[in-house]
Amino acid sequence: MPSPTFLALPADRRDRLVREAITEFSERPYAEASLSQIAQRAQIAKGSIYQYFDDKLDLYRWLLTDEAPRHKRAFLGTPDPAGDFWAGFETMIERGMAFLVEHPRLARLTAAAADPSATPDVRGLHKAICEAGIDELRAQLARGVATGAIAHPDLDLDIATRLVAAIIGPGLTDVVLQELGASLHEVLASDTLRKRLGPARRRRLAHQAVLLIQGGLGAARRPLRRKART
Amino acid sequence: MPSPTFLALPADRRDRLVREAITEFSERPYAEASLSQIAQRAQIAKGSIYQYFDDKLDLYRWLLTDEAPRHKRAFLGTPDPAGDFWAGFETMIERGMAFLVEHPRLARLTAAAADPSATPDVRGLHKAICEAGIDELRAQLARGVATGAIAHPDLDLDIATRLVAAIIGPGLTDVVLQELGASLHEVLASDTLRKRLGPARRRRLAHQAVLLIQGGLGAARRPLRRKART
Amino acid sequence: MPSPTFLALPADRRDRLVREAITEFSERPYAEASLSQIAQRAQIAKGSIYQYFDDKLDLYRWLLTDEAPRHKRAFLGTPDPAGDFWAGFETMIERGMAFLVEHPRLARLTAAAADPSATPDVRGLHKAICEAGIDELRAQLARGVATGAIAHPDLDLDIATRLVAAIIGPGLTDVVLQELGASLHEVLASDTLRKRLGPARRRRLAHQAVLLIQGGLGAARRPLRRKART
Amino acid sequence: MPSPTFLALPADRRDRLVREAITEFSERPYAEASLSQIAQRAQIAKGSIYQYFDDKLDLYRWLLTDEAPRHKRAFLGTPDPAGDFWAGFETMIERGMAFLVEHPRLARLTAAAADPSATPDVRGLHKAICEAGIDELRAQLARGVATGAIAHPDLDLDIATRLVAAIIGPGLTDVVLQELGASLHEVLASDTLRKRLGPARRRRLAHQAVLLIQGGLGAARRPLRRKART
DNA sequence: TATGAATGAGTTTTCATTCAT
DNA sequence: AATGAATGAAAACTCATTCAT
Repeated sequence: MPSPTFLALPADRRDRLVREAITEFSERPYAEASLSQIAQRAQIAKGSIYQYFDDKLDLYRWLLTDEAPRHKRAFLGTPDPAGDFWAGFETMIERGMAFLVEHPRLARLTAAAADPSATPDVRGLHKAICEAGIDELRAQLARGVATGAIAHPDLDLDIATRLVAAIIGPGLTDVVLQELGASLHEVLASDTLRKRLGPARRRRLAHQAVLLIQGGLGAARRPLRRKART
Repeated sequence: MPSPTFLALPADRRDRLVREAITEFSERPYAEASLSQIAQRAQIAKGSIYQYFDDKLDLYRWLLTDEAPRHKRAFLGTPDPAGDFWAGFETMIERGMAFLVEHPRLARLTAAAADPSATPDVRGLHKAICEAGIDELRAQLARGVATGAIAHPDLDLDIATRLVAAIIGPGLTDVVLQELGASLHEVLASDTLRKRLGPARRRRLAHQAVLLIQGGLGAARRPLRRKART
Repeated sequence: MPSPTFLALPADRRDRLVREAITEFSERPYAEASLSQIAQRAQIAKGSIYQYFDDKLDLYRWLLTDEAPRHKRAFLGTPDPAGDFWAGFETMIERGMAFLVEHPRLARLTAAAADPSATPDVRGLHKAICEAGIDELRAQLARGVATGAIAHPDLDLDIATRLVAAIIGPGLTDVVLQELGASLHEVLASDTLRKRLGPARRRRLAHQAVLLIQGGLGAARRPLRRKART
Repeated sequence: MPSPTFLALPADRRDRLVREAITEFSERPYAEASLSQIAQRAQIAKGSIYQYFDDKLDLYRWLLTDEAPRHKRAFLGTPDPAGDFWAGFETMIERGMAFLVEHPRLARLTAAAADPSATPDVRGLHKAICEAGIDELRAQLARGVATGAIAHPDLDLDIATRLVAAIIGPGLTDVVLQELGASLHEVLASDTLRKRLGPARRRRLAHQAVLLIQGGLGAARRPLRRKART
C-alpha cells in the first residue's frame, strides 16, 4: 500500500513513476524487473520510491491490485445486466480483447498474475487476483443460470466457472497472439500491430469463444445471431 | 544438451541432481532459480554442473524438453486410437490430472512453460513447448472431426484447439488445485494431499470438462453417459 | 569514463581507490588483476566501484588514459621548444627516468601498455596509447630535422621514430632497472631503492642514450660536451 | 622441466601437445591461457599434461626456455664470426625479422617475455630469458669493439647493449608490425600477411636499424654499401 | 601410464535496500 | 520530503589441479 506521501504526489511526478513501473514490470519477470531502471526512467530518486512504497513487492502489488484493475474497469465499462445474457457475455469478451490490444502493458501485467511460478510472496498476490476474477465470473454465470440462459443438466457451477475462465483468459489471449503472429513482448514493442486486430476481427473471435462456451453450458443452440448462420 | 559425462553418471548422483534441479525450477521462476542452490542441495560441486550442461538455460531446457516429457509420456501411456473418440478424450484428461497429482513437481515444471513473462531465451523455449502441445491437440481434434465425433457447423479448428487447450491446461489445473484447496506449491510440499484427488474424483472432473468441450464442439449430446450417472 | 559520482568523491575515498587500483594493475597483468582485491584493500564496497566505473576495463582505461598521463605531464613539465634540440631531448629523457624512479607504479602502469599479449579489448587500449606516444615523438624528431639538429641522408622518419622510441622506452627502462639491480616489481616494493638513481646518475644515462641516438640520426658529433667529459 | 615420460613420448603425441600449447600461449596472456583448451585441441587428457609437467607454469617455462629457443636457433643458423662485423649484424637482424614473419607464434611467445607485468613466477622466467639474450648481444658487440668495427670514445658497453637490444627487439618488432599494418594478433591469424614483408623489404628495414646503431656506436660512416648511398 | 570427472576457490557483476545529507 | 551514494549478499560461471580407475 502506497504511503500518503505518494497519494498526495503532484500528478506529473506520480504518473511518471506509475508509467515507468508498469512498463518495467510488464517487460520482465518480477525477479528481473529493476527498481533502479524504474527510478532512472521516471527521473525519480531511488530513495523516493522507498518513501512511497515499502519495497519492490509493495509497488508491484499496488500496480496489480489497484492501478491495473482501475484502468481495466474504466476501459470495460459496466455491463448492462438487463440485456440478453449471451450478447452481454460476448461483448464482455470482445472488450477484454480490446483491452489487450489497446493497453498491452497493463494487460501483460495482469496476465502475469497467471504465472504459476513466482516466489511465495508474489504467488500469494497472484492467487488473490485470480480468485477475485473467478468470483466475478461465477456471479455472472450464476445470473445466466438464473435467467435460464444457461441450462445444462449436469452443471457444476464452480468447475464450469474455472474452465470458462481458462477459455476467456489464457485461451483467448493465446488465440489473439496467434492472430497477431507474435509474442506478447513483440506486441508491446510495436503499436502498429494493434491495427491488425480491429473490432470486426475481435468480434469474430469473441463469437467463436461464446460458441464453444454456450454449447458446453447447454444453452439453446439457435439464438446465435449476428454474423453467424443467419 | 547434456554432455556424455552427464548421461553416463552413476544413477544415484544423476538422480540427486535431476531431482533437485526439478525441485528448484518448479518452485521458482527461471530467473530466480539458483544453480548454487541446486548444487548445494544435490551435494554436487557447482563446477560439476557446468561439466554436464553448458549453462543454466541448457539445464533448464533439458529438463523441460527431455526429462519432463519422457516421464509424462511414460506415465500417460499411448492412447488407443481405435476406441470411441470422446471416451479416449476423457481418459486423456483424467491421465493428465493423475500426472499432476502424482508428479506435481514435473507437472509444475511443464506448467511454467505457460509463463508469459520470462527473458527472451526462456520465452523462446516456452513457446516451442506450447506450440508442440497445441499441434498434438489439434491433430487429435482433427481426428474427431474426421470420425464425425466433432461436428460443429462454424468450427474454426485452430481457434477451437487453442481454447480447448486452455480448458484442459490452465483450466483443469486450476480446478484440481481448487479441489485440493491448495496452491501448487503447497501440493509440492505435502504428499498426503495426493490422496484427496483419487481416481473417482478425477474421473468426475474429467467428465465435466469433456461435457463442456463436447457441447461446445457440437457433438451429439446424448452419448454422455458412461461412468457418469447411471 | 568515471561517473560524476566518482569525480565528486571525497578526496580521501577517491585517493584510496585510485591508489589501490594503480597498485593492483601495476603488479599484475590486466587479466589477473582483481577488482575484489582493489575493493578490499581500498576498504570500499565492491558494488561502489561499479557505481564509479562501468566495469573492470573502464576503470583500467581511465587509469591508463587519464590518471597516469595527468600525473606524468605534471611531473615532466613543458619542454622549452626554443632551446637547443639535443639538450632538450636529453632533459626529456632524464625526466622520463626520474618519473620512473619517483612514480614507479604509474610508470609501470604505462609500461604495461607495451604488453603484446592481452585480450582484444585491452590490446586496442594499449595500441592507442602507444601510437599517441609515437606520434608525439615523431613530431619532436621532425622539429629536430627542421632545425637541422637531425641530418641523416637516408633517414626514414617513421622507422627512426619507432626505433628511437624503443631506445627511450623499453631500452632505458631496462637500463635503469639494471642500474637498480632489481626488477620493476622489487622497485615497487622498496622506496629506498630510489636513492640509488639520483639526478647525476640519471643525467649520465640520459647522455649515453642521446649519444647513441644522436650518432644514429646523423647529428654533428662535437657539441656533445655538456656535463660529459669535462 | 618435463618428466622423462614426456621426453619419451611418441613424436606425434608430443608434437600435438607442443603445437597446441604454443598456439594457446601465443594467443592469450598467460593468465588467460587455458590448459583445458590445450588438452582438448591436442586430443590429450588433461590429466596427462600433469604427468608431463608439474603445472601450467612448468609447461610455459619449458616452451619459453627450451622449445622456442631451439627452433629459433635452428632458424637463425650460426653467424660467421669471420666476416665483416656490420654485415653480419645486419644479417642477424634480417634473420630475426624473418623469424617473426615465418614463425609468428613462436616469435610472439618470445616477445611475451618482454611483458613487464605478469605474476612473480612468470616474471622471473621472463627476466632470465631477457638476460640470456642481453648476454649474447653483449658478447657480439664486444667482438665488434675488439675488431674496431665499434669505436665510440664514450661507450659504456653494458648500457649500449641494452639500448641496442631495445632497438632490435621491441623497436624492430614495432616497425615490422607497422609495416604490416597490423597487430601481432592479426599476423597470427592470417598467413597471407607474410608475403607483405619479403626478404627485400626486410633487408631494407634491417639496414635502417644498423644505420642508426652504427652511427650511435661510432663506427666509420662510409662502409655502408648495398642499396644505401651508392 | 593415461584418463577425465570432480572439485571449489575465485572472478566479475547486479541490485534491493539503507541512511546521512 | 527528496536524494542518491554506499553497501554487501548472491548469482553465473571458469579453470587449475587432484585422484580414483
